[in-house]
Amino acid sequence: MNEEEVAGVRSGIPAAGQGASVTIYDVAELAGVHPSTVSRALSNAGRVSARTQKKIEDVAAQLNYRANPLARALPTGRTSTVGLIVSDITNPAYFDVIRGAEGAAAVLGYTLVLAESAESAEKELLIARRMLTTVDGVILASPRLADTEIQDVAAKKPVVVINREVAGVPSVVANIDAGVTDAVRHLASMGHTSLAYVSGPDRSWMSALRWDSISARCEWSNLSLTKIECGIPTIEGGRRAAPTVLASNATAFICYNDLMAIGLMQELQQAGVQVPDALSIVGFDNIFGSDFTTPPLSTIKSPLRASGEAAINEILARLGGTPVPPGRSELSTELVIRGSSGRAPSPAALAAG
Amino acid sequence: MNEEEVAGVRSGIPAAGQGASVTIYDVAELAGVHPSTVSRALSNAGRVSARTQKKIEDVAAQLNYRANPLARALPTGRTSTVGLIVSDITNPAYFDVIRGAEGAAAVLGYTLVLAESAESAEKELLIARRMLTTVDGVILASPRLADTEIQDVAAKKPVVVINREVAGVPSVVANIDAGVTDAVRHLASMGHTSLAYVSGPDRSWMSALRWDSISARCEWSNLSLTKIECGIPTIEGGRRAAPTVLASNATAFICYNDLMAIGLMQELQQAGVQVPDALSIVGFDNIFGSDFTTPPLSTIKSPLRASGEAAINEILARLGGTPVPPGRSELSTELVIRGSSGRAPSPAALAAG
DNA sequence: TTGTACGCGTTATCAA
DNA sequence: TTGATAACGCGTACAA
Repeated sequence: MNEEEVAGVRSGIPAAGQGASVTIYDVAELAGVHPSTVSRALSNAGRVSARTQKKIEDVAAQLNYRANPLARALPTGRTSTVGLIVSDITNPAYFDVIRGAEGAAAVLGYTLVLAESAESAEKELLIARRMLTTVDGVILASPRLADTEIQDVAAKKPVVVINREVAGVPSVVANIDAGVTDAVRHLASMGHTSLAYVSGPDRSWMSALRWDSISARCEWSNLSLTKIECGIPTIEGGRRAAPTVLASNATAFICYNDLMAIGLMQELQQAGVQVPDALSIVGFDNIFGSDFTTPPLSTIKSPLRASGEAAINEILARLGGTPVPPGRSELSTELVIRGSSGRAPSPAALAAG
Repeated sequence: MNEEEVAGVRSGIPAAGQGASVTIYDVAELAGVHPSTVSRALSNAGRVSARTQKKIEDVAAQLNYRANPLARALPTGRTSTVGLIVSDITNPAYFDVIRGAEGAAAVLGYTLVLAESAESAEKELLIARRMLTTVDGVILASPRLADTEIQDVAAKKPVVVINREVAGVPSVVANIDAGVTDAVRHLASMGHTSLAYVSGPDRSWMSALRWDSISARCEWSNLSLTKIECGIPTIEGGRRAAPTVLASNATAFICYNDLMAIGLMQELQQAGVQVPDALSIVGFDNIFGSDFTTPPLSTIKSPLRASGEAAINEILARLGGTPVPPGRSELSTELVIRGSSGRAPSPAALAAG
């Protein structure tokens, strides 16, 4: 009765038709040469006559020979693979990084191995170590690891960190100041004199950097700036920051990231606060969907995708083979003014300045 | 002068301190046994005395021994790795699938290898073949491949397809009808009598399925239904569909996915059309940000993340070792009513029904 | 219970 | 230029 069903299911069994794949031995036999000659012919290094070269290539094509990456990796140690470890795969900002990395890797014939550390430094180290034997290099996106741990990992295989700076380890971090300068100037020009930064995770290198940059800029522009500790870089985190935001006397807020900005805006609006009439909100990153909100979010756009690409190119350049892309595009941030930022509420504030 | 700098840079060179990793030979020597005994002791199978077992484990721990996955993979063919191929990494819907897969894989000690086929069937086949030697199984998310090609791949290693049905190949596809039924009922209850489906890519199996489901439901409910061919499953595609949507005489539109729904809504609003007053829009998937729009998007929620998890579990189950999760949760869709769907514009429509 | 020997598919180092 | 041979690190029959 249900024989067919069973048959249908059975066709999915694992070891079905593994079909011993063709090896250099098969090619060698059919070409009438020694396997090692086949290896040489099919590898780049060519200490082999043009004639046998051709012969071997023909036979290989005919047999549809594909080198076994695993077997090749064992003696050489090279796997044509790079690992990408993100601290929180839940954050849309990383999506673009992943995209960029996957794309750039694919172009150069590399494959991406993806893993998440779930914000745990311990887990991150474990994963990194485990990967080390399997990949040619690893990219750490906003790692939670200590500098020494990262240097430790970098001592064994090429490592590139994104959004972090570690002595002796190549890193990809966009120029924050460009976007921040424009953002602060924008806010100032709208009459805001008192700003606040809604911070990200305490241990986040990037959150500290953003604070420093904003801080420097405000000092320069003679604006008052306070920090609102939040620590949770999510929509929920943004919502939780709302009371503190309302209690503060700042009129413009720059959030550690768009997620927080969106959450904050949602909570504020739900409480009847008008954005940007009552207060202005600026996010960071320009993630997917940040222009869907009402009002659309003003944000300091980060070159997320380009960062992923740059990290891959950096890694691959260190791997030797591929030439370093010359115009290593200066990664920079850029202010995107949308609807969540506007004029400061009370003209009195101007006078106070 | 810049010696330090040079030193700093040099610390990033590839082969630096590769430090021949410890092997079973090292452990064997220190433990005073034969390497093969170490292998047996450290593998699960234990034909070894409790005493030497302990001894070996101690030495292994002391030496911080880690089995080389590559070397292990060569004889066994198992890599503790599964590949995930998505057709378009640009689509946020896949993010959740990736998340789910990565998470479920990590829990069971597997690592995810990610690749994108860029909507190209040819590329997809190439990638799948290439992966085949490197991974234990592969997940195809909304593949563009022909059935026979998929079956071909599935003949060599376990394959699970998401959002597609292929004879003999296990697949993960949520129950569309549940959500569609509710959506159509919802729309009908709001007085809509003439619906339209804004379709996805022509060759998309899922777009066809959604059309069929909606079609069946409308027939059952005695509602008129037309299809608006669009083909581009992106925000831009949705925008392009706007003129056709306006030209149609339907009052409610179900889009192939949220991206299209959002684009359509944007374009419509830009043209001064009120949503949902003039017409209702329902999306599909409930992607991140679909609730950020104004009005927030009504949508038929797909269990994206759960699909990724289910696919991994399915694959791993076929790999033997891990037990099949018993309560293989019935993946289902669910209507999420938000603001983009409302009453039909003209009461006359009700009378006409 | 433990040791021996060989194979996995490829690269790399020698000789020839 | 080509062929023989030894790794690479581990699993696994088979023998002891």
